Amino acid sequence: MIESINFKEDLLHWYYENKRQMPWRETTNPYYIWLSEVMLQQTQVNTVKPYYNAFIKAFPTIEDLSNAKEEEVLKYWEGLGYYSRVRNFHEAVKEVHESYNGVVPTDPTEFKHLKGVGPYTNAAVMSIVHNHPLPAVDGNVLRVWSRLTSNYADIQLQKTKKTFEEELMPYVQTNSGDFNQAMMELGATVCTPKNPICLFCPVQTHCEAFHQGVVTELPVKKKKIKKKTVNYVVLYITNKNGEVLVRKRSAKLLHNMWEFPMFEHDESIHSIEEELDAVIDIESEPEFTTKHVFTHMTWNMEVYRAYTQKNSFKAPYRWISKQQKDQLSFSTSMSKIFSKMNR
DNA sequence: TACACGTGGGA
DNA sequence: TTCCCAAGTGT
Repeated sequence: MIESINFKEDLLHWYYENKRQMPWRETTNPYYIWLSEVMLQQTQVNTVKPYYNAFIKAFPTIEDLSNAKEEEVLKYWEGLGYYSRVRNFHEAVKEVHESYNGVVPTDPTEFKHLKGVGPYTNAAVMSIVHNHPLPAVDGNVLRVWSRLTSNYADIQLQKTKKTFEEELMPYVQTNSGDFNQAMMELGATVCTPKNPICLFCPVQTHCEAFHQGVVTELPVKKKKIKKKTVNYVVLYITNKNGEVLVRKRSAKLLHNMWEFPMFEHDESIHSIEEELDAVIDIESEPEFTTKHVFTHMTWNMEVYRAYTQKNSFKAPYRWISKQQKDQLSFSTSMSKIFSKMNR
């Protein structure tokens, strides 16, 4: 078993000597720490940095964000993915503004009730800001702890996470913020999924998996996701003014993001014109084909140039000039299509 | 409990 | 190319 005192001391000593610079580590503002934790969900540090800097510049205070419109806020998340994060964060911050006098709750039980704040974000923010004794168990910690304790339980099971949280409780009674971040930092830089650098690991002597020579067998993950594939026709429709037809999505996927009109591949021209309520001239051959891969599905897209005489479209459709494209939020797949069509 | 929910990087 | 995975949460 791990010798508790030495393990934590060794880990923290390494952390203080090696911790990477990140913009959110230069502040104690709970709103900024919270924002960083939301942005970091399923997203790597280097990806987050520029988004974080732009976001706090645009919305420096809870009041600024509370007064902003969703459309504007979404623009600062464009390309970052998992867009429900920013909608939930916006809603939660407005709740703090209205119901908590603009002060982020210091009680974990209250903070956890806010939209988008789950067990991880609650523990991370509350430990970093107030050293509340809560273990922040993310993907890094699940991997690191399964190796340190040589635990072959499936880390995707809720039961396993609960067990880990209980086992970690003794280590978060003091300095929980630093301990939680040190565990994650270790997972991100040393105890990596592939080719972990055990040679330079600060807690190698405490690692059960290392002693047993089974580091590469851990962690155990049983489930694998199967992906759906959907084929689409994407129409890049222009008018005589050189404007492009776009529409705002209402689906849950990429909710409220803008896109070029797209239809499932087996849909007829007739039903497409019916949906658009317009006569559309579509080029006979696609301009190009492209693939967009999500975590849970793949879009195969045939992109066609098309033209129409119709002037005005009703919501969710609208014409935009090429300059106006920068004012609306598009998913990455749509931005790539826009670039290719304007080269 | 299982699945939906984005995107980019590394091997 | 293909697969995995990254500071998870909502339903």
